[in-house]
Amino acid sequence: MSAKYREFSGLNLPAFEAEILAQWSEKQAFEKSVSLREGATPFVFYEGPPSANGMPGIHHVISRTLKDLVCRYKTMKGFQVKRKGGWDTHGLPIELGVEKELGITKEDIGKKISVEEYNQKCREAVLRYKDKWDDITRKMGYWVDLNDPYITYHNEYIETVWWLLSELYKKGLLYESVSIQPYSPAAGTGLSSHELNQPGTYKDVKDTSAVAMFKAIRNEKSEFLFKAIETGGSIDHTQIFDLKQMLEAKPQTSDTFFLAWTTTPWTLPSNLGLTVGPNIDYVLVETYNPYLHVPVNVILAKQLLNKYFDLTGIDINSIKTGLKLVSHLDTKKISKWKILAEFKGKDIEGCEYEQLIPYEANSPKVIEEITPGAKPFRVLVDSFVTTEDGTGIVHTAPAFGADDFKVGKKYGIGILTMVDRQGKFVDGLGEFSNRYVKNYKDDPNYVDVNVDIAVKLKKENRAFKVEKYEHSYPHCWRTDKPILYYPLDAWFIKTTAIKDRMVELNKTINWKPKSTGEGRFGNWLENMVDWNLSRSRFWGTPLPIWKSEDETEEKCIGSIEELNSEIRKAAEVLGGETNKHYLHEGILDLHKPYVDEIILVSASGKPMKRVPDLIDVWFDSGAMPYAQWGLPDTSSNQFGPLSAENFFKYHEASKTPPSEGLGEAVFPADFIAEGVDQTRGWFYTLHAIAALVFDSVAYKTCVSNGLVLDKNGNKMSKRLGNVVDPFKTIETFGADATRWYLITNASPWDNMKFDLDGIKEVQRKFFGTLYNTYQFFSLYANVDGFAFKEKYIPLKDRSEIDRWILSSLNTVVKKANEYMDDYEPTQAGRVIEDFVDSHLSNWYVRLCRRRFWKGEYEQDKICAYQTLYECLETLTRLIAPISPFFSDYLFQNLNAITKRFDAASVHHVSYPSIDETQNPPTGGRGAIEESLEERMQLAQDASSLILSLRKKVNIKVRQPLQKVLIPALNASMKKQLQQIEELIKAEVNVKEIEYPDPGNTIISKKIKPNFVALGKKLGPKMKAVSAALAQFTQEDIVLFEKEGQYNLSIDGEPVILQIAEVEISSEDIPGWTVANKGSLTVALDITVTPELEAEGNAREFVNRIQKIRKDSGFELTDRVEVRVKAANGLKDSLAQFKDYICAEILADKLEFVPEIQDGTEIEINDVSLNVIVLKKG
RNA sequence: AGAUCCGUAGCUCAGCCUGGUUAGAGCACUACACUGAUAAUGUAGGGGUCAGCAGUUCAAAUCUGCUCGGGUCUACCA
Repeated sequence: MSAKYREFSGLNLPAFEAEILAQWSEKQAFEKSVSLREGATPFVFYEGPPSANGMPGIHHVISRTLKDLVCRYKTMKGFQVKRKGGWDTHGLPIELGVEKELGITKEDIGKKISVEEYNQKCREAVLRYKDKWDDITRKMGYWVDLNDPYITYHNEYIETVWWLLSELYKKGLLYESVSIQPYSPAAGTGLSSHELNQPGTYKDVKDTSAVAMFKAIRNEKSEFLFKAIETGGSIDHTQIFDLKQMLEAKPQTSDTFFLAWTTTPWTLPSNLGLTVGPNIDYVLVETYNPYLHVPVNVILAKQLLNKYFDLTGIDINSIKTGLKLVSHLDTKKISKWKILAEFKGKDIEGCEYEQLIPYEANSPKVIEEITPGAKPFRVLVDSFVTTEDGTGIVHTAPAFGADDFKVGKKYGIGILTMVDRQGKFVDGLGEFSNRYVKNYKDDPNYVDVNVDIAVKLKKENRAFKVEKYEHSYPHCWRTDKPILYYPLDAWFIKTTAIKDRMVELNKTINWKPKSTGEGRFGNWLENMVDWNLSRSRFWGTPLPIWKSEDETEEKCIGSIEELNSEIRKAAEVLGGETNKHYLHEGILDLHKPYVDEIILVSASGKPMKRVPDLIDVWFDSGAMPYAQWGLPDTSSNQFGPLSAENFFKYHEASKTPPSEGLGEAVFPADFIAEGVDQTRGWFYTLHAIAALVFDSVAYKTCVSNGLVLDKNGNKMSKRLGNVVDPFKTIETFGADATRWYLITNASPWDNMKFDLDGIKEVQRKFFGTLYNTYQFFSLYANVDGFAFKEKYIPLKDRSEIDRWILSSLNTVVKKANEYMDDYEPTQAGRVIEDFVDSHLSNWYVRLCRRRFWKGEYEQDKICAYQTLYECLETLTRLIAPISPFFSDYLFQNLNAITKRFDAASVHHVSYPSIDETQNPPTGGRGAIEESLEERMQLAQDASSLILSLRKKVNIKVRQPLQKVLIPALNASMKKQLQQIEELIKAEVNVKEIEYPDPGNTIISKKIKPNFVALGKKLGPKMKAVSAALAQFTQEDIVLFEKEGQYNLSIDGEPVILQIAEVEISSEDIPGWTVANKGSLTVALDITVTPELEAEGNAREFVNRIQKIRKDSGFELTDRVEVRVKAANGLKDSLAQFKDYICAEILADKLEFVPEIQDGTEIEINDVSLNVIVLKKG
């Protein structure tokens, strides 16, 4: 007895997976899947490092499934795919976690706890959940090398990061500058955007807001405004409501003011500019100061007139120059005003104005000292200005706003910081000097300086409107005090210098979906600003820059070796205690506080200290393509000093043998995948560093997956308690079902609503069906001892249905390859799913069941086995990337018997491709026969229609019927139908099929236009022709078909229709029971003759006996004897089909007896009878 | 505020790029059937203003514009 295919008692995916996991680790299946491809073309994949100080979630499972399936697929396609794992270990979340755990705050660092201890705690916390991550990685079937991961806090990693920074430094792309950052005066520290996004930081507060009046200076630029005032505006007579008043109008003053609104009056002493929108409409308005009632002329955005002026009854868009109104008294808004001129923002660019609040501290002299050459107090133009609030003119204090800073820099207006780091005004600001701009000290007697400033402005005819304004403003999450935006020193990477190159390189990247790359990412690149690297933290990569105290000299370190040599040099030059702890072994840890203890020496012999900043952790992860390998050994010096050009060459050369090393084989990546939230994170930092240092893309294809939401479409969060535990999910449903669900439910880049019921469905529907099909196969294959020992039977010798399922299979193979190559696993999975369900299981297996259990083990049966086996085996390989466990399980169970592959795992074999060696008898490529697939579809449709008819008239399938009519619309359709006639007949239990020819008159026909063809030809006449066709009689249609064309008259114009321009289908066959679908029509003869009824009875009888056999527990092959006590009518039916019955039920004897003891009572078509079935022997 | 994705049956999704006249599938529900794949399967049925409005067109779920709703990222502003 030969070995048998394993059979199972039930589908238990988690149990199968546990078995496979044990096997994988025992056989080192992953390692082997890589080593087996030694020497093959590499497919480069980068693992985006997760942070292991939090638990993995279900959203990690989707992106990792995506990564895994692509890597597995590429491996099966013959590439060598190395997957080095990695961990992101620096950054604020880790610091915060440690602080929470120790119950300390940032202020305590260096006091209650030393930096050394603190960083030690961080180091310990960093991989806290590593075992959980390793566990989920294993259980979800993610093959990645966890034994040798890159870890961002390791010295070798940091060293490479330093080297990259030093390369940037050498290129002049690393510079120090001020930037405007959120700053908490109360806490005395800058805040990160992350900190600003803590819940509760944005609060609604009421602030004193002021519309300040900046007095315009008359000069060339502003001359047109003053001209307008003198002439009283260019009068538009059609708009004059009151001609008398208009003529009387004389400008009472030439004083003209730009109106600018602020919610932070304390920034006004630092004002250096006014910004307007280039295409915003502004107006010059003659009016009066509402507080002092003195005449003034003011400039503001036209759209915002109604905020200050009474516009009752006026459409703002119809306001024209010259329009004056004196109206409604009952309003808080100003009712006396007149438009003198209208212009665009860009028209007043460069206009100058008088400083609003001049003191010694902000005098032009001081400005010149701080920023030599600055030209302040001008009107600037920038697109960030809106007309949502205020006046459409933005008071610009470069020190206290990012936009202000940017535009200020563009125009060179200088910078004034009239507030110190404690949050109080500096000296030299008169009565405001040394006053806190907000109540940072919880002073109960605090007087709001903003109010005083507003009062001063009011008195001086410099305030147009002052009011309390409620808005949301960010607060420091630790002190609860309002933050302010403050200029702080920071180090930047000049990404803007190579913006165009980055945009260009981006165009070569294959983004999935395209919109992420072109839209979100492309846009981000277009609007890029320089990368602010600085962070004032403790646990992170230190910026390797040392500076002399007078800031005239600095040095950027690019390697440990360089640092150590500089350490020694400084000790020699500076002497004393300098670096004495680092002379012996050099530096052992590149973190704080050690690096900060090191003093270097400048070229001129001055001591230099490290600038205290750490770098943005995103630089860490973006440096991963290089830092994961560390700096190469350059001692051979065969390529010269280390550079971007030879970085990987050295790596390659330093490995033995060199061919196995790292060359082009590691950079750039062929493929990366992460969540779409990484677009401006990892995707960007990878791209930026690669472009800056290596002038290359970092990845050729980037797949970004969407969010995983809960089943109601809400974001998963611990707070809402709707997070899905990936461990539990996988334990309950299996990794395969979870993976399959995640991939096929929606395109990975769409947000997906995660629903456990969906996994259940996948499990039942897809895996259940596949499992059943395998069970079915193994059941009979074991009986017959099929082990694929026989020669492969060529297609031409196989039956129609075998060729059909193989053709379908190959079509699926073809599509799956195309979709996988296109990074569309969702489509691939759906195609496979559909094949398993509607083709393999519900048609092939169902129709072929008999072939497996009936008859001897000869040609046809072997064909059936070979066919089904090929389908199953191919499927296991097709689904292997998406469902790595079950596929391997089935594959191994199949292969264990047939040994068709010399491989321990499905992941070591090749992905199926079309079998070009097969030549189907009717032509086609590989095993694909399109016409065969087409006619099988016809058969399925026809059968489905006939079954629906039987259902309609309530005649069960077991009752044979005589005839079916299927009108063939043309000769080829008839031929197609004839070839599948036997199939249909068997499927629907009908004795004959007739195909009335097109010319027949039995069938009534329907005609409708072929819209695609006719629409182009007829255009507007389409409707009329459509209506005319609907009126056609049967005779008209027959005539049309005979003539091949038809003359119509539409609106008196002749229209000639060709036969190809209409679609004719059969609709009805009078006197028959008819159904149709598309162009297919079937008509069923539902007459049950006595002869047919007898046969129906016989079939019913067979069915009942089979059930008895099964209930009695007989083996499939047991022979039986049957005795029946039956009524006469039934007895005749049975006797008539005795041979048939005996053959079906494996009976050697069928006796009719008058009486039966202990028989089984059965019922056939409402007639009872009694039978006894005895096993022979 | 900007960018981007999404909105089709109770639920999950096709269809949209390339417009064509009965808008599909699965799940769920109901009824029926099948019974040597049986914790499986088939058939039928109900269920839709294709988010809304406007436009282009002989024809719009499909193309264009706007609006609304949801998500995400970035920014945070006088």
